[in-house]
Amino acid sequence: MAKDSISNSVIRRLPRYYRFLGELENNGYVRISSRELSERMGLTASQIRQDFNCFGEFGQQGYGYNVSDLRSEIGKILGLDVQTPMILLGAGNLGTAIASHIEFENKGFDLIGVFDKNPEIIGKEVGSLKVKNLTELEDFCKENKPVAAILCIPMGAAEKMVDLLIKNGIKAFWNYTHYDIKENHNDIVVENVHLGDSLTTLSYRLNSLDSE
Amino acid sequence: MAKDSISNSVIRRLPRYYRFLGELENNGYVRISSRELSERMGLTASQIRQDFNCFGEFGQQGYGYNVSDLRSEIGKILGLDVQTPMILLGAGNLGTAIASHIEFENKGFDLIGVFDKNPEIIGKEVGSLKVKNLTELEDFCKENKPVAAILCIPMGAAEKMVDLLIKNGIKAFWNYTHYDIKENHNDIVVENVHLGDSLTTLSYRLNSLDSE
DNA sequence: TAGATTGTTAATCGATTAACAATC
DNA sequence: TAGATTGTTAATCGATTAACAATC
Repeated sequence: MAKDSISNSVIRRLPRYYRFLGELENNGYVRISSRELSERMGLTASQIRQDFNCFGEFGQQGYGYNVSDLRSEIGKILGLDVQTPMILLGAGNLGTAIASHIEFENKGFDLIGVFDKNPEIIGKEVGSLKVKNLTELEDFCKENKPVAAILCIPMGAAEKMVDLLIKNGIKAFWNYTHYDIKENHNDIVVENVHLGDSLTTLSYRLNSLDSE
Repeated sequence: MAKDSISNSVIRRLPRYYRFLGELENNGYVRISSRELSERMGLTASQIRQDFNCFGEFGQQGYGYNVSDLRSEIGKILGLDVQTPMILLGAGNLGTAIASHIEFENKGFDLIGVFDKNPEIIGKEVGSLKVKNLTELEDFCKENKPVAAILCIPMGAAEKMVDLLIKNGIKAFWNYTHYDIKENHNDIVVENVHLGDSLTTLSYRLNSLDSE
C-alpha cells in the first residue's frame, strides 16, 4: 500500500533505481528480482522492496519485477513524463557547463532561457539558446511561464534574485549558490548543490585514510 | 570524548559548519553558543554539540564556543590545513567549469594538472594550467605524485581510467561520472557527484507539490 | 504442484532529540 | 555567587534489515 509521506532517503535512491533499470533494459533484461537488483546496486533486497512499496505494488510474487514496466513506473513517480520549463540564471563557467552537460529532457525539465547581466556574456550561444539580458527576465516569464530555475549566480545576488523569481512564478530551484533559500516561502522546492562541500568531505575522508 | 568512527551524516555537516563559522568570523563574531548557531543553521543545539563532541571538547561551559578557534579546529579535522595535489581528467565543458569555479586551496587540494585526449582541447588554458595529452599522464604522476583525481570523462572511459589512476598512486576520486568505482580497491576514497540525480529529485519534489 | 519471490509486519540498528549534572 | 552553556547520558524517533505468510 502506497505511503503518503516519502522519506528523503527513499527519494534520493529513486533516480539511481531509474538509471540502473534503464541500463538493464538496454542490456535486454526483461525481469529482475529484488535480490539480483540489490546485488548489482549494493543495497539489500529488503530495502528495495520497502522502497518500491512506498508507491505501490509493482512486482509479482514468484516472478520479480518487469524491468521495463518498473522503470516507467518510477519515471512517472519522478515526474519524468512531464517536462517543466526551466531557466538558467548566470551563464558563467559553471552555468554554461550545466546547461550543455545535463540532459534536461530525461530529468523532467526543458531549458528554455538563459540569463546574465554581464554585457560580455549576453548574446553568447549556450547550447541552442542565446543568453538574454537579465532586464528581459520579467517579460520572458510572463510570456513563457517557466516554473523552475537554476541559480549559478554569485551568492551576493542570490537573495534578490530568489525573491524576483518567486514573484514571477518560479516554484523549483536548483541552487548552486551557498545562499540558503528560506523555505518559509510556501509551495517552493529547493535542491541545493554544494560542490565545494562535496570536495571538502573528500578531503576529510582522504585524511582519515592516512591516519588509520 | 572523541569517537573513533564518525557517521556519514556527521561528516556531511562538517563543511557547512566550517562555512557558517567562517561567515560569523568575517562578521566579527568572537563567541557563539550551540543554541544561536542552531537557529542560524536550522539544526538543533543538541545535534551541534553531539557533532562537535565526536572530535573533542571545543567549548566552554557557560560561555559557548570561540568562533575562530572552533573554525580552525574543524578546518584541521577536515584536513584543510594540508593541500593534496590533485589532477583533472577530462577538460570538456564540465571539467573546465569545475577547474575554474572551485577554490581548491580552501578545500584541501591543489590542482596541478589537467588532462584530455581530444586534440582540439589539448593545449587549451584552464585556469593557470595548460591541458596535457593523456599520454603524458603516467610520467606526470611519477614526477608530481598527485593523490587525488577529478573524473569528468565519459562513463565508458571511466573503468580503465580508474584502474590506471590507482596504479599510479591516486587514492581519492571526485567522481562526476556514473561509473561505480568499486570500493573493493583498498585504501581508496570516493565522492560521487551525480548532478543528473540531483535534478531528478527536484522534478520529484516539484511534482509532489502540485499533487498536494 | 513446487519453487520462487513478493508485500508487509516485526526486530534491529543508528541517528536525532531531550534532559541534566558538571562547570565555567 | 548566579546564570549560562557545555559535554554526555538517556529517551525517542526513523530507517534499515530480517522474517515469513501470501501468492504467482
